[in-house]
Amino acid sequence: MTTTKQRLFEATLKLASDRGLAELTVDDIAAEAGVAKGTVYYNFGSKDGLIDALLRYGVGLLAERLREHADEPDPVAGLEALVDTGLAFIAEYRGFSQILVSEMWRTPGRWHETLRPLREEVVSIVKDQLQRVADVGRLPEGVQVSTAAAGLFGTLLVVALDWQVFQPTRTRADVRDSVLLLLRGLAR
Amino acid sequence: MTTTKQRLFEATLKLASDRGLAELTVDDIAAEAGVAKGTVYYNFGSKDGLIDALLRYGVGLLAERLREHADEPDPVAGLEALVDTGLAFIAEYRGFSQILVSEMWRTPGRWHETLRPLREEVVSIVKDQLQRVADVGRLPEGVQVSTAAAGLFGTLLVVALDWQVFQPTRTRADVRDSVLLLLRGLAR
Amino acid sequence: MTTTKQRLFEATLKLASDRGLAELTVDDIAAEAGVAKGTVYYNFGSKDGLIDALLRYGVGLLAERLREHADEPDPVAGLEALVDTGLAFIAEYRGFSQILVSEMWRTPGRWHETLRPLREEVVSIVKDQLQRVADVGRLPEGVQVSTAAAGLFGTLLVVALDWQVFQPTRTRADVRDSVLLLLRGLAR
Amino acid sequence: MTTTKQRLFEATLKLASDRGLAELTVDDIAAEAGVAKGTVYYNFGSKDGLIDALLRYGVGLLAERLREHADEPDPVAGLEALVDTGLAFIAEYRGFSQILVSEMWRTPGRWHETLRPLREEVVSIVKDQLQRVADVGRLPEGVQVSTAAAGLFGTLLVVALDWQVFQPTRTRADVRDSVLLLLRGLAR
DNA sequence: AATGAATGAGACTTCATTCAT
DNA sequence: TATGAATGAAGTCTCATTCAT
Repeated sequence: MTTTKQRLFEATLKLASDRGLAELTVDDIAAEAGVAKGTVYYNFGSKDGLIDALLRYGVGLLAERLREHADEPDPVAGLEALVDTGLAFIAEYRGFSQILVSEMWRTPGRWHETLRPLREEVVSIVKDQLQRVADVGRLPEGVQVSTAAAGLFGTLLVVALDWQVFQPTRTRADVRDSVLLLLRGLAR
Repeated sequence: MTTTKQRLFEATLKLASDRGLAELTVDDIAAEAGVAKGTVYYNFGSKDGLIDALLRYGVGLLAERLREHADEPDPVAGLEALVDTGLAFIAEYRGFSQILVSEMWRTPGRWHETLRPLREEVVSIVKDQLQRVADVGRLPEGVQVSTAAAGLFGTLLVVALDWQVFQPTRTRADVRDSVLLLLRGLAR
Repeated sequence: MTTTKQRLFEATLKLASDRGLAELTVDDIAAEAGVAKGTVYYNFGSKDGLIDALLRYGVGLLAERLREHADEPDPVAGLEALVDTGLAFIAEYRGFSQILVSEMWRTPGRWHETLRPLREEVVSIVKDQLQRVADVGRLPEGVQVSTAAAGLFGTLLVVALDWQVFQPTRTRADVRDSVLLLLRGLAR
Repeated sequence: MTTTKQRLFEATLKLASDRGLAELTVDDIAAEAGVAKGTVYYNFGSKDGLIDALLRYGVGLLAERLREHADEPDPVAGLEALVDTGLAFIAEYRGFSQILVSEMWRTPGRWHETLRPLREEVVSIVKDQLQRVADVGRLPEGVQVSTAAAGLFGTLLVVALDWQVFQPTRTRADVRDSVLLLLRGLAR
């Protein structure tokens, strides 16, 4: 990862908090990064190319963090740690998370095809963790692990953003407990 | 509500299923509504004015539907009906729901100040229903009704869109049961 | 002159101080006059029709006032009174005077053909007064009365506006004396 | 001054001879200059930005020419040369001069704040020349140099345009003599 | 590896005018 | 006599992209 690409990512992330991806201009991104406009095209070929790379980079970061709890001995504790880590990531990269929420379910949005496999990657991490919980019999009858994983991912995203935007005085621990309370519906 | 404004809303809603807000052109909206482009500006002043009015209109529609279950004798059944109605609305107005998800947590986005009170309205309907559940002792200790209401609204939105976009073969009843399963964590 | 037409004239005059005729919108004029837009078209047929009528009305007013000094026994005193009256008119109807200055020499401006004969009318009044001065031998050799009349009209307009806009603390008497000082170059 | 800006100025100046500022379109200006429409916006930000810069450019050109006579040994001859140069400039850049006359006394017009200091600059050049005339005792008692300078500038503008528009058969020498005849009222 | 002036398709917006009431 | 919703031609402006340096 060159310094220039890194700076362009950071500039895009910073600006994306306030506007949609479509509203972001290459001019603004370049100015924020302190490089010339042509540099974006030199490094990424197009605006879409930059966004594409950014989405992969950001989701990769998230996946990496979520995977850190894969080897927690207690599956339920692992799930709780995963939720906590997810909340922390979203709070730290709020602009990126807003992008995800904006673009994830937009179809046939410009970046939908990029996001589809990235979503798969993250959902599958959540799914693995849920499967471990199921394996020790802590999931009620009738819960489909894959369905629950998808739902948990979306809920995590949305609850975390709601916390940041509309309930900023709540603590992360408090929000985490709310989600876990929901989860107890699954994990008894 | 004049016929012309109504028609423009419906045209925008229809087109919004396929594209994002930024991708919609006033030309297309006017053509779809069967009026001249100037008519949009006569009625709403600007494209943003149209979107603003549309958000109020659409959320009003959703709120109206959700309120229909307020007098259900059994609070838990009322909550379940509310969830089902919410899913149906989102499936019917997918484009609009995508807009909601895109803009709701964008701050200081262009429509954030419009959406803030609209969100309050919907969340408060959910909250009232949850409160009735709490009043009959069907909510566990430690669940804050207002927090749970906000979370449930976001989750509903996101789970419904995920269903439409990534799991289109699932039935609505199936999705409803998934959400209710989650809810049982709250409503025992 | 009906009340409605009068009100539309006054509204146009008021708004024309700040903007050019081309920048004035029929919407704004109607709103300022407190009538509906269609009323402008009912009364004047078009925007150009309104402006046309306004120009004729305003120049008619000016001509009427300037003519009041035609029978002053002393030609030089009559000329001085004419200058004074002209200054007073321009100060009173500044917006209209700004229109005159803006459009008079714009060619092939939209209202040029309307203004040409109106200018003739005013210049000829000035010319008559100058001719009476010439008849008593108070004009130097070589001064062409018609040329001097045209020049005096323009100068009057411009000096008066300059007074109003850039030197508002000067008194009208002071400005009149300045112009008369110039005139003494002609009228010895 | 880049070549592109220069060409846009010249194109605008050329087109301004035939129409007013409001009638000029960016499309036409770009076409006349042989550049793409976007180039106007790249260089000046907006149509108003172009006009603003053009006013500064044009008045700078006028000021430069008027200053050329500052070192004429004979003050009265210098004043006459200044008048002659002014007439020549206005005849050459008629469209620009029409703009000046249209906007100079419009308050609070869009370009009034731009024109105010530009007018100061030109008036002060005239004033310096008049002062030199006064210093050699060729101005009558009671003539305020600064007032006379402002008046002379306006008169020059208006008489020159009147010549171009309504008396095109007169020669420049003839018009110059008319103005000088007026001036003799001041310069005896 | 980077630049930034230039481009032009395509968007948003204005506004004089019409016409059914 | 007056209204005002609707129109659409014509304008202003944006912005992803290119390319010579």
